[in-house]
Amino acid sequence: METVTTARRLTDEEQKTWRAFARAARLLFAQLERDLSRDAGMAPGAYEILVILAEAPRRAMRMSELADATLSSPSRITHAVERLVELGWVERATCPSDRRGWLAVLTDGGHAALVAAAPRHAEHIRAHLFDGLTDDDAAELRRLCETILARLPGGSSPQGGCPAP
Amino acid sequence: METVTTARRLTDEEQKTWRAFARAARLLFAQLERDLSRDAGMAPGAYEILVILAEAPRRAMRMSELADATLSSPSRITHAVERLVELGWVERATCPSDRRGWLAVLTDGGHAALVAAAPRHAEHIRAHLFDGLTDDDAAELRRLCETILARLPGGSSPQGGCPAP
DNA sequence: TCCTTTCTGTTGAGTGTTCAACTGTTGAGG
DNA sequence: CCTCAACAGTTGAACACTCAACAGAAAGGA
Repeated sequence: METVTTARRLTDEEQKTWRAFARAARLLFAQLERDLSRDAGMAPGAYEILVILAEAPRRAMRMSELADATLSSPSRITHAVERLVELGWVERATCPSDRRGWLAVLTDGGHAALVAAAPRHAEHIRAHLFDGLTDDDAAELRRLCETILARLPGGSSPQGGCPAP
Repeated sequence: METVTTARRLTDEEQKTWRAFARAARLLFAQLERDLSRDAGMAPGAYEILVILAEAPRRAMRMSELADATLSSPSRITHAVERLVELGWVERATCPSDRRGWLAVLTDGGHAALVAAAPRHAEHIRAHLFDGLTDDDAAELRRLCETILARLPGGSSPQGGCPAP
């Protein structure tokens, strides 16, 4: 079992690239979560769910779609939506076409909370990410991230799902 | 309070760039954590701590240094090291120069676990990240991430700390 | 020396996520 | 129809992280 014939360690360059990527992403996420918590009192992950619901057709989405869109497990979505329901930001509705399913629906209050939080959040993303990059840098970053996504399981863009019935 | 005079929403381009970056990073981290859990039975975050200890001078590091290096809170490090101690991968030692401090020391067993896990982990990073990028892409990715890091609080590289006394 | 402030790290409660087991529903095959 | 595998979602316990409160040690005066 110790045949390491094909074991390719990372080169120094790769090592540094990987660590810079991991560190930048984690610091950026942590900073934005702190900002959201401080400015809007939002628990981690809540903002993302609200955004996705706000962009959905009738501000409604099935639990499983929501799980896919937020890259999280069904269980996490169940618990997270439960907390949002308690805040009055989301309601639940039965799914008309499938009695197994449930819809999470953004309430007016939830929409208001999102609208209130969005401008500062955008400012923070600018301040921490885009203000340090030229337009060409940002375009290049997008290209690289989409290249990475293309090879990752589950990396296709959210709307690349089932064809309409 | 609704004076939105300076509120700059993200452009569509920025929106897509940010989402691609966030999605790529989160998918990549999640995938690598799953790989580590499956291949080496390691809890999330354990690998990182072992690597940092292995690279430290006498395989030892103070709790606060470890917290800084792993971008985590003192509390998290206390709990995480406690778990590693229970696994026999880390030992604790008193700090000779400061009686408040504690050292976390990588054991031989911990080093062996790291060495056993490292090749596959490297393969996974290659498979999920570098195999889809050209050398120029990787260099560009590194440059962009280091640019982002430079503007982020705490973004300086780990060894950029206090001058030796 | 004594007092105060700051630093280092721990503790435990509260919160969020994961994992495996579970309920009820659907849809395909016989 | 009936059966049964796959699906959609929930549940609760185990686990991990966060946050505020805390204890001990160091550092800097008065």
